[in-house]
Amino acid sequence: MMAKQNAYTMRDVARLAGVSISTVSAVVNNKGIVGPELTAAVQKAIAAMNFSPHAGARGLRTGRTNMLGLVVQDITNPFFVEALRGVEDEAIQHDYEVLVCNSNDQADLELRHLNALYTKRVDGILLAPTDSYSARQALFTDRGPVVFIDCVPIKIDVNCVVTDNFEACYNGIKYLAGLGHHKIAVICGRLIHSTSIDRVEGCRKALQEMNLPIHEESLGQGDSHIESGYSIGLNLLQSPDPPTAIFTLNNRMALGILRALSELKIRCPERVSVMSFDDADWAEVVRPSLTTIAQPTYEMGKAAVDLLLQSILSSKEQADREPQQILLKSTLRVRESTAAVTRD
Amino acid sequence: MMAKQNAYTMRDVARLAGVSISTVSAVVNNKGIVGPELTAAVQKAIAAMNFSPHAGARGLRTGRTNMLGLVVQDITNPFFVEALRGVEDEAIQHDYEVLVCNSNDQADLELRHLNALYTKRVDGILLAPTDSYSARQALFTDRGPVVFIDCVPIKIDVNCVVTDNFEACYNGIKYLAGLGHHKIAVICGRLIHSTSIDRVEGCRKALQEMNLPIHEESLGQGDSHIESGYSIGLNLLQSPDPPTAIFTLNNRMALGILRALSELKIRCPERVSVMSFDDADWAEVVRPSLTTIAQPTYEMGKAAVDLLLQSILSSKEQADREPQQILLKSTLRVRESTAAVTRD
DNA sequence: ATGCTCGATCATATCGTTACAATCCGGGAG
DNA sequence: CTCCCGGATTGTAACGATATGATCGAGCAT
Repeated sequence: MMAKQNAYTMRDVARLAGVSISTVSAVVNNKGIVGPELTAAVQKAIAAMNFSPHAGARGLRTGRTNMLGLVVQDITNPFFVEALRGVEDEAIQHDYEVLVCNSNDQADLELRHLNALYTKRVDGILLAPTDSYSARQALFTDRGPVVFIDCVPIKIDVNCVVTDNFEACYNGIKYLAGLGHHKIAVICGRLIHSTSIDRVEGCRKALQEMNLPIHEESLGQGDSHIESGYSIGLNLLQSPDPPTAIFTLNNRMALGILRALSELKIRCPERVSVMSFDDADWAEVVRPSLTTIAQPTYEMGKAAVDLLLQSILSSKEQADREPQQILLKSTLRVRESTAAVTRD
Repeated sequence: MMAKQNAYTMRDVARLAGVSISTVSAVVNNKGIVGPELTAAVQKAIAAMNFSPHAGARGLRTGRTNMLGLVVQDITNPFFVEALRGVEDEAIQHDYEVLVCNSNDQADLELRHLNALYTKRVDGILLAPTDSYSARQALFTDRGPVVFIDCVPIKIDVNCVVTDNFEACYNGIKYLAGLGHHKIAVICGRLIHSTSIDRVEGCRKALQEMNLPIHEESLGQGDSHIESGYSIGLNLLQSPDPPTAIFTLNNRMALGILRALSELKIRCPERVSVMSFDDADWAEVVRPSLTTIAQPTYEMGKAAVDLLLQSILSSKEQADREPQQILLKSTLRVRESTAAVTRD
């Protein structure tokens, strides 16, 4: 029906409004230097043609894209979705948009995403790294500001926003021990992330201080999905000397534990207490409702964007400043799944 | 320390490799017309400078960006996350990238996202519309191909990929009725989405055929979040003549129902059966595990991308083809939360 | 009148890439 | 020897926006 219709450009708008391209540009960018009648004429023309500026061309000229990249380990994890919401809300408030990339726990995909983001010339990147190598890559090749979120590449000073995982777990274990639990199993994901490492360290410290043993064998087994929580739970609960409390360092593994418990008809919290890291909307709905350590996830996303924007601004003036680390506090949400140990 | 360092361009690469810019371009784009030794020289230079082409400039010249936009109603709904995964996987396979936008159930935000995507000149848009108005806007202003996903603007023929909501619910009700339930309550979200409307119609048809009444008062109340399921559940279960089966048309509202049940100490499925639309990872872990109607969500994302790409290609040749509707089948997953009605 | 200032408007170079036409060169046919 | 062909390489004009300096008047002091 209609011929190949290319989008209108400023040239077209200028022609229709009877002004120069520069004037159109000034109006579009609210420079405030164009007289009222010309402004009106231009706006009318813009509306009539449904004109919208070509972001690529603009970015080419200005060197900025007003886009941020967000790379997360696993978008099916509600934790990252909540962080994403914080990121988007804060970004949109500063007139930035967010390119969301899911690396799906695969290092090669993560690297691919990072390269793609660079090619798009995003103004900055928020990275929850799956892989320490691509994280370093992202940092050291001078491709613009990066802020790490949730998880930090080991032994490098970087801009980051994380929760105090060590303290959170330290307090968590103290809480369980305070309920009288002496046999506490800690289940965590792969020990390649700073997140897991810090959490385990927090547990270890607390256990040591109270002279309690740590179930070493169940430590590095999980992969943060339901199934691994389930199978580890089965093993643990059917062992000759089962723990009286289980602390999973991730919320979905806790679901697996609950499933294992109900399958083995072991009552919770009467025989075994369960506590998990990360809150989720189902945590207080599930029976028994789940005691969790909740991170301020949404705020984490917001804070990360603030830090990144700050970093973008300052990187134009002074190339390198001290990397800034923002440490957020978590809170213990006690619900039904944890209780004092019963002597029998 | 170091001065403001601008990224390298093809010009720089060409200079270092001792060739022309055109040659660099040909190598970068694998045109296969450059001799082996020059190709090697260029690649070496590219690697040395860590060169990456400027996507904005490329898009400006070629008129394509290799980006797709995905706009979803609510990213905290696992349903959309699963669709997103399908979209990303399929897109990446065709060398496209995906710009994810969350409209957070807000029409104005959705419109803003659509405009932003257009300004970015994405090659096509996947839209799970919150608002029928911006959906029309997206369609009629000739801003490139759009494929609707999950939910369709009412009374317009469009490219879309949806599940057969009518049939799914029709079968769902027949299943419940087959278990002996005569008092079935249907809880659904706001009746502004084609999704909800079709589902309710399916329920209505089945109920009519079996001469069963439909609880009109609980129909249009929900908002698809846990809380609304919870409060509607409380009302329903404490009413003088409570239903023996509850069918929620969304998975998170089902969580709310379960919570209401356990709070009122009403046993499920002994006294009340619960069934929900949409599967989720927690559905089979929760006790009682939840009977659901599962949509092929991941495949939906994939199919939508395929349709969109096809639409992008053909839109260059023939401006308008018949809009294509892809209808997917859902499957009933029977679990513990539904059982035959008990006579007492 | 003349020159000056200042605000509004305009003309044009430029950003980094690709498309296309032009060029170059070696080798085979006449 | 000349001509021509075709593959490899190059030069240059776009793409659509913004930044910058030029231009143009009107108003005002001299």
